[in-house]
Amino acid sequence: MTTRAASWQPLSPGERSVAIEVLVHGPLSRTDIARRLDLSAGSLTRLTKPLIESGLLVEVPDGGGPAEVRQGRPSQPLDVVAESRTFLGFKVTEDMVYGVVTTLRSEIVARLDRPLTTHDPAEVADLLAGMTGELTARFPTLTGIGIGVGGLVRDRAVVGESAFLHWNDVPLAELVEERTGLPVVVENDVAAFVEAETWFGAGRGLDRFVVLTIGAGVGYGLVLGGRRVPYAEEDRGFGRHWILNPNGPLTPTGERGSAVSLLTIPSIRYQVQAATGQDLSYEEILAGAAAGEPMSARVIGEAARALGVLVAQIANFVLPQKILLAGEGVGLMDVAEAMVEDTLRAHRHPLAAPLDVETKVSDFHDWARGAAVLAIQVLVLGVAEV
Amino acid sequence: MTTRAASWQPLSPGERSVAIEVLVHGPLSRTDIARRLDLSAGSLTRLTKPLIESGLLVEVPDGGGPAEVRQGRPSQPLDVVAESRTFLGFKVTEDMVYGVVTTLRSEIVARLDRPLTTHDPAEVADLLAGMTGELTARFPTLTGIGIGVGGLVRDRAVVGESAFLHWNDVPLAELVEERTGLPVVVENDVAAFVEAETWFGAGRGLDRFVVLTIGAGVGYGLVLGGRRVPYAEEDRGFGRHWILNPNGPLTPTGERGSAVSLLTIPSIRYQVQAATGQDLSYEEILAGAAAGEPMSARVIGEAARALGVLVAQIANFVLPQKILLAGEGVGLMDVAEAMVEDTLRAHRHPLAAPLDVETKVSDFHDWARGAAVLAIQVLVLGVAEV
DNA sequence: TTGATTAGTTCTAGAGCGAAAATATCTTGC
DNA sequence: GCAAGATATTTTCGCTCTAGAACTAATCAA
Repeated sequence: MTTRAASWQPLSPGERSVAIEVLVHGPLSRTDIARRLDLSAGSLTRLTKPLIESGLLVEVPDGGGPAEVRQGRPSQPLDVVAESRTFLGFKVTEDMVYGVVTTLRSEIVARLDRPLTTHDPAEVADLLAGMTGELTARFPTLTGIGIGVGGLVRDRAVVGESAFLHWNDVPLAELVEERTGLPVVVENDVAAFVEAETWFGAGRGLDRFVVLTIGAGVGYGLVLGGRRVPYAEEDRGFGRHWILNPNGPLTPTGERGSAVSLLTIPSIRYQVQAATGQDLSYEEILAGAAAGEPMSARVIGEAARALGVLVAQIANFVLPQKILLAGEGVGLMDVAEAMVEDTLRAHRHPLAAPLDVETKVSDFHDWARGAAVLAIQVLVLGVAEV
Repeated sequence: MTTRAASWQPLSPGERSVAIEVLVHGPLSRTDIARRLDLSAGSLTRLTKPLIESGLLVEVPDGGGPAEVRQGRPSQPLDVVAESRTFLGFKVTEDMVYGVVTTLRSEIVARLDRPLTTHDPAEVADLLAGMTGELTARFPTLTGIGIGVGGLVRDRAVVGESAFLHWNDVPLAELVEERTGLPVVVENDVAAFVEAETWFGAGRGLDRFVVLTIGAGVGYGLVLGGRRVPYAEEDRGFGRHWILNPNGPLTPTGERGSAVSLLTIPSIRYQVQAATGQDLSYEEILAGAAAGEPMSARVIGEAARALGVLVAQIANFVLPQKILLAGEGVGLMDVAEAMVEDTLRAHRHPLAAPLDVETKVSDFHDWARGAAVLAIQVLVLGVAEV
């Protein structure tokens, strides 16, 4: 563990759960919190007092809205001072570093991107420290840094293996801490994104929740009991062996008819190019499919059916309360949502609970935001590693 | 809740977890329990004392085995007196009632079966009470009854819907309690089987565990965080919409190429009969496949590949530590295990954690045992409904 | 203004825990 | 046989967290 001590004094388990509840579920009165956490009113007074004294929580005037008129003493909502601290999240790709500054509640307040021209660990750390420096000037409340990297990350500090950076056991957290003096948390990018959605996004408050990302590759995140489940093949080409249609297309990466071959942006572009000779962008292909261009429509239709099968399989086995489809490749849903849903319905039991599927087109800044959330979890609240 | 008060005095949460730990994981010393439950040695003295006084636990002489010679004061294993109480489990099918008597540790000590000639609720309850009467004579320590029924069960007491019995909202627990004077727990048969395997069988001590049963139908049980996840389509034809091979066979029940069409015993027999005209038993078909009889080999081969696909999908999404294949239809594995495993391997990432698949041919008495385990959970330990 | 209603605080007793010291019972080495 | 060391369990103590009751606070309704 390279990351340094928490920025706030260590919280007791009770205090931590109260802090998380307020952070994640917005302003809440003590009574609300007591009900949610199944605690007595007296305990809430006790637990909130130190949190208010430390400045993490404040009493806020009743949320402006059309205050529903009720009898009795009005409740006194508590909230985190979202702007009191800011966090920096980085997403490192092969040729770019994307950075965001977020509040305590993970709202993005600034963005900063830089090309990445070298993969030398020290120089990458230099670049990240430089970007941090620029932002410190504008955001003096910067409290911690989260870094998301595609690849295997150990102890939230060391990049054990990253194919595109050609790194092995690079202590990235340490390198950046040395240069910035700020505590740093490093995590696999998909894992960070999933954590962010679990805490602040689509998976808020859910017990069983699945994140499926489609973009350059396929990413999968499983949240059970409110906690992400780590797995061995994480970010090492998940979905490559994942046959959705045995008669599907053969592409340079992924087995025939696999999720990678059918759904990822490179594979879709490859299929269209192989058939038509034209090197079209993903957006052009989607537009073509929408306009009825036969080849694009065929490829996109096949992808939509595959996605329906995939979501159905997840729904049938994991029984999640919600599935989030994210990434750059879910633009598919705008064009072919009906086809996805038809396929999904055909592959599920009619009596099965209706499935909540949320689609969210996300870009690299959303991935960077995920990394910032990791920093919030670890540095502010002292949430331990899974 | 119709089931009556616990047979032992109510246990505190701490006591309950100790009792379950010993019940499930055999004789354990106080130190072992402390380590497993992450408690101090002092707490163990405190928690075990009332359990020993109440007679639920006893100190046992060190397990006869080749006592490993170690320094220090020898540990004093604690165990439940498995034989101190017995439980009755029933599995009700369309034309038979299967009964077993088990110890506190769910070891079967007696069996009793009776044909079921009527589906009238009162007469079924009469039959169950009669069987109970016969067994009470031989087992005076009978403490509670568990009943497993295919169908939807509410509140562990009422059969909300059972297609084969043509029941709707039958308060079965109450009917049998009236006639026997013993506390009764009713549960869906698959759910009960899954609970039994989670506590005393293949899923012992696991966090993520899946049970797949193959027989007249397909059953699925998901255990997360050591608890079974209930789901809406439970026992209403799970697997019927579950397409494993789009080019697979069409059978009277189940969509084309579904788990039901490919894997269940009736569908396999149907396929062989449709192709050859011969009405062979499942065992004859398996023997034929093993002997190289082409038609049987083709059907069984297709089933084996489908099973491999199914297990792979579960493994890829649920990330379980173990999958149990059970039911009368897993004889398949004796003949075609290699084919199942080849298919499984082809559908998983090479870096994925190796999957623990256990096969257990089970009969109706195993289902009845599951119901008895429900009675143990609810009546002895006061384990609440999910 | 009074009473009803809901929110939050204070106080207290008790449950449950870990830490440390004490005790028990063994093996090992002499 | 005996002391030293190892391990298991019990005892004791103080601490933390909790619920519950009694109380105070702030609002609405009549």
